[in-house]
Amino acid sequence: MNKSQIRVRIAPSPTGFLHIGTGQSALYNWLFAKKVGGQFYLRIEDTDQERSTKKYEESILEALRWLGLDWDDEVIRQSERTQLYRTALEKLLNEGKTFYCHHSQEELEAERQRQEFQKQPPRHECNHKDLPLGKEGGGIIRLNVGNSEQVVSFEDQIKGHIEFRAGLLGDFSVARTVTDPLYNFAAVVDDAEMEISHVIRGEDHISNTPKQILVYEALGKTPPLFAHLPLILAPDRTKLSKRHGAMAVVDYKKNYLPEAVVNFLGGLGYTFSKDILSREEMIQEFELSKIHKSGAIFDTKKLNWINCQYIRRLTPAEFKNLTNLNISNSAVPLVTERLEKLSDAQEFSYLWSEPIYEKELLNWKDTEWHITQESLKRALGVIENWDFQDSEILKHRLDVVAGDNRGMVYWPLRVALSGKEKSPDPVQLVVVLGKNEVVKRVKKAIGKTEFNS
RNA sequence: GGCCCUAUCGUCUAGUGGUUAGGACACAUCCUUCUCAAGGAUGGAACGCGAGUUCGAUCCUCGCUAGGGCUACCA
Repeated sequence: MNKSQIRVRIAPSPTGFLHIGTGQSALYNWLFAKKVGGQFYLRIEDTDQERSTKKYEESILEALRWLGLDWDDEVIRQSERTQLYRTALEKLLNEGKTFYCHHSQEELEAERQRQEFQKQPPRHECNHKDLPLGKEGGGIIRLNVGNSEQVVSFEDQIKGHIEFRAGLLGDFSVARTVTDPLYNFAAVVDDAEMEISHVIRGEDHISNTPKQILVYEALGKTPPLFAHLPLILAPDRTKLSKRHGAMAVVDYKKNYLPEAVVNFLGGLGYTFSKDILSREEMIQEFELSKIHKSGAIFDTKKLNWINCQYIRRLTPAEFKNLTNLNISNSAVPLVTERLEKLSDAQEFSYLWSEPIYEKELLNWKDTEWHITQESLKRALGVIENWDFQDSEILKHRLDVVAGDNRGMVYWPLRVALSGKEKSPDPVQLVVVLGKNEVVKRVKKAIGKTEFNS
């Protein structure tokens, strides 16, 4: 196959937000397309009119853009291609490859229960395919598979050889009416029409694959190559679902950088040469056949760590833009070096507004208040006499004042400036806050009384 | 129940017919230190079980077990 003929797609249905697993599928499709110079399409599978909404469609596009996974050409919507399915369906109907099934839901249900009881594979083998095409009489359209002995097989690009007995599938459904196709039919018609070369999707679709191959055959088309991705698992090793918390890509927007999410998702099913790497580096290293075969647990701790790595690389401008915080450029590294999640930046509010804290916090260990006050006064003296140029000099002078009991000076100074038990080095805070603010805060700390906090 | 997929530290994984089974995240301890973060050092931690092939199996084959997915007039 010519490289330029490689065409892949991501085909989400707008019945919910972009699932994190679909995001990963999108990433691998995208990486593959970029690597081989192929095309990556976005197809919205909105054949289920009951559940599909425009709102979800928009959120899916937004999530994909946020991840930086740009698609080629216009978005394709199944709801706009009804004629395509109709033509294909009428052809198969005329050829007797599909037929209207007149069994009622109750009959099908009874059949299924009987099969389970008799330990038989669940499927519907229709026995009145000969009835006249009763469009009015209702009934769903099924592919005529019957009790075929045919073995349907394919070489999965990730899992290897997989085969099923066609007879196990029965006469499966392909459409409600000629203008209302079901997933397994619409997807095949589209993939064929779009000349998709590789279908790369989650392994929950493995069992759909033989059905789809049968549809390709009925249509007289050559199936594409299939590659089934392992699922992303919840900590309990089951498929990630709502009860496990955040499962939509947009859920990560608030706290995570898209680069971190992409990096994490990429690394969950593939081993790259390093933990932190750009999309471009991922493209360079990517090979479809090296995708892992087994599912990986979604490890939030690892995601957080990756996020940390990216947050630290943010420039002050990028950081301020992302968080909408108005802090000085020099203060940004103090925050980013300590941040796991973007929204945690609020904990550093003392960098842009005066802290509120209890007087007791100023005391280093069990030091008495008047000693603390004395330390603060001496620190204040040092600061007022410093020229705000070389922080090494400030540090040195404070060290001198502190002697061998540095906590005595640094702890109260740090609390006076940050109002917190934990914060960056007070010398850095002095530099970042500026003389006026520092003097103001230290004086306020010195003047603290029990009732004035 | 049926069909299908999977199997190395807690997690993500590297790896080879002979290795002290390697790395990362997480965890613990120590160093640094006014606190936090970062950084450095150290440590605990894995080849699911049983046969077979072989001089030798974590690695190859088979079986078992376990986990997972699918089993719609959803996608």
